[in-house]
Amino acid sequence: MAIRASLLEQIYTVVAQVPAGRVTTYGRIAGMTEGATARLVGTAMRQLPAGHALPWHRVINATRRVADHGGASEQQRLLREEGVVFDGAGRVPARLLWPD
DNA sequence: GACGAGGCTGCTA
DNA sequence: CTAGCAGCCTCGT
Repeated sequence: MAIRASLLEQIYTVVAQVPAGRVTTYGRIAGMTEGATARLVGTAMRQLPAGHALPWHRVINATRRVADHGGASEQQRLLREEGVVFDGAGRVPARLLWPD
């Protein structure tokens, strides 16, 4: 399951630029790359290498909720540690989306 | 070459 | 609010 290196590189670059305490969506990342799609970004996050230093937890879906996957609970925990807040519906305020 | 399956999205009902 | 559906890109069978 390897994504083309060129796309992986762009996805990594974009994700690495998300500031702490902010989040972005798969679709936004896909839009900042050339050829990637939201689906592909999700796949890229899924198969991250063990020693990665990527803030994958700052990537959420278009409904501003944490995607339903194996590490969802940990993802929310990490985000809250950075000061990201969740409303009653478990969603992140639009003002925390990056870029603005 | 076909098919199914993914941390998705936007539209329509 | 939920459900269904067609696009989207890549990989393993």
